[in-house]
Amino acid sequence: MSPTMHDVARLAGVSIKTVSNVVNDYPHIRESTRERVRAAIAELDYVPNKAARNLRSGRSGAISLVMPDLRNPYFAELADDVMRAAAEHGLTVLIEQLTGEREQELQTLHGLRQRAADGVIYSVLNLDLEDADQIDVPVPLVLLGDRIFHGPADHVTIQNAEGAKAATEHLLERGRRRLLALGAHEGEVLGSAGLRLHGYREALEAAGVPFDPDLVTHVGRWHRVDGAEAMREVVARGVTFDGVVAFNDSLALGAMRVLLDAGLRVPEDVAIIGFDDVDETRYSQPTLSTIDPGRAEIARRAVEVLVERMNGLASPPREIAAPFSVVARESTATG
Amino acid sequence: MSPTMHDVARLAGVSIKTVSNVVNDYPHIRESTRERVRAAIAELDYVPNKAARNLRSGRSGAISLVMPDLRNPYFAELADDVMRAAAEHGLTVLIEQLTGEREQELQTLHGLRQRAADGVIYSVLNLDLEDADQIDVPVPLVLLGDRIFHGPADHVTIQNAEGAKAATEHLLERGRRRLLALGAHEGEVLGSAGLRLHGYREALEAAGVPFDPDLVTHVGRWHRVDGAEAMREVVARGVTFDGVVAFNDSLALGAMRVLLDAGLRVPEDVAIIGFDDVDETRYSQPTLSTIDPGRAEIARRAVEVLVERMNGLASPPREIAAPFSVVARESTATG
DNA sequence: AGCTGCGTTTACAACGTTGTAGGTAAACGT
DNA sequence: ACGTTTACCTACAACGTTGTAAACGCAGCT
Repeated sequence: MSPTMHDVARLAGVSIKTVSNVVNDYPHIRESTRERVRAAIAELDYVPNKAARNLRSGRSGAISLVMPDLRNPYFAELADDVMRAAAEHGLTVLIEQLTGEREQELQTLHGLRQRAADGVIYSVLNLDLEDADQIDVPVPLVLLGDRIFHGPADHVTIQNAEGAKAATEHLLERGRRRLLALGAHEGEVLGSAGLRLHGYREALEAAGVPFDPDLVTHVGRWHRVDGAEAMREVVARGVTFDGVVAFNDSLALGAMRVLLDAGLRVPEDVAIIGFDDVDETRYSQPTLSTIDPGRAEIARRAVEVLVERMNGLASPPREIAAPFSVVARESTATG
Repeated sequence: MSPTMHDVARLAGVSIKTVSNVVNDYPHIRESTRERVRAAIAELDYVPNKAARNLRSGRSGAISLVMPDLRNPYFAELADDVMRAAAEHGLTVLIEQLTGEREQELQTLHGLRQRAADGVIYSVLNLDLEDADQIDVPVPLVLLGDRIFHGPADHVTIQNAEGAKAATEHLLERGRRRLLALGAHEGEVLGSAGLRLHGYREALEAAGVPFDPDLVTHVGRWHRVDGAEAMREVVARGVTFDGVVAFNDSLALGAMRVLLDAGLRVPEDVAIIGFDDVDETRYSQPTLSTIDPGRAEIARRAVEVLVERMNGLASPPREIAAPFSVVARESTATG
């Protein structure tokens, strides 16, 4: 059995509360006492019991990070960023994956109610408004990702529309006019897909390039296979285009593979730009231009805001937009 | 404040212990009582307090997964596998990353002593023997990855040497004779790099192909950049080879990029095989042959073994080797 | 000498749950 | 009819910590 505060107290010849005070850096302790207790702690190799501390203080020192899929490099990198940011506040991160199955999803959300975490960072992929009400957790909540109008909680958002617009402009500036929008979701308006499509259309409009519905390709998910499949279908259909605005990097990488297979050159015949700036875009062949959505900054701010709420800050929900930037690489280089 | 068992008990008109019994599916409860309690739980929306339960029972329902780096797709996928396996046992997973800094590493290991988790799965990348003693946690421990001779704990191992040998044989069978070993670590014997190099040499020897030290390339880490850099250096040196045994997929993908840039065709001029079977190998251009180290199986067994230990099983440490297989794709296809 | 205030330490009671031991009533065996 | 088992339920204590309130000794002041 591990030693407890009682053991330390007995060895140091003080009360158990004094040990507690030393452990928690209570200021008014005589230096000699503090040292005696420290010595006893070291001798017994005492470590405070988390469960007891949690029970008594009502805090667990952990936050939940709810996200769709760790296999998706974007989310894996985001998880890493969040964990690093959390560590700076002395917090542990519990990662919860949403597999997309309704049943499992509700169970996860219910699990959040078990007070296992002091706060929740919820990275939504496709959250429609009715679901937003479902997120009724008894702890502070920060949303991450797509913008929701008048969300019920703090929200650190990716600038989806603005980023996609910048991506599209990037191609337009390089003289491309027939731009494929890769990764739309049928009928979606508020999710990443809807917003990025919106940014794409805005850029076209601003440049006076007519919008062609034939150039919008719909996909199921945003994995590499989906990008590859969609591109295969487009090529088979005989649609002509000289640029691709992919709604994320995986789609872009999958599509690029198919383009190259089909004998098209990137960027000479088709320029292509992704979205997310995952690590891999730096190593693909050719390297992939993309939008850096400010992922590390997003994680940092999200944890910051969450910690503020956990410390009792009461103010109207804030919406924080992370800065994004265009990363130009080979896939959109000019001859 | 959340409702407690007391509130439920009062509402249902039973003792608090009876509520506890209902919650924990104790068999001897009258059906009518059980239903009354259930109704009260539903009405109050009662959820058991984890911290209290942990304190009383001494179990947290969580296990720690210690691993080097979530940005590395192999480990991200492994983490996902472990989380899924753990979920089947009703366990939560706390992911701890080792950044490679000595200071942080020791702090992490010390953190494990805080009894936050009921067990630890430790995925070692480069664990030398003196470090092995450091892992002195008060909970069951399962090691994952490289084989350590006479390790102090259960160990689910990747068949490093055997896998690398199979990879090498795969190339030899296709008539390749000048095989580059990509990813060795200077002087290492027991880690993944050492074992995979050993497997490579065994295969050569078995086939009667002389070993050429010039064909062994050393790298720092196993990221894509390292593979690219090493390959650039090899090409610049003018070494000739017709096959590459990369010690992991990232190295292979980085190296392949450089080969293609240098005007070499894969697999016609150079066949290349990786190790790990990360998702990406299915989408690279060309698709990458690799060794599937049985990652999902590793995760499943590791959790299984850990749960057994957590349930008090006392027996000598076991060593379990996961089955591996060669996955043949385009990068080693025969003309 | 007595009062006040400060720094330091302590006793005690919680936090919400579960294990133990025991108690009551009905069912059973003789 | 009487002990004995069985099914069901309960009281109480404990897990290891921290918040509260109070006590202690000692200085400085009247």
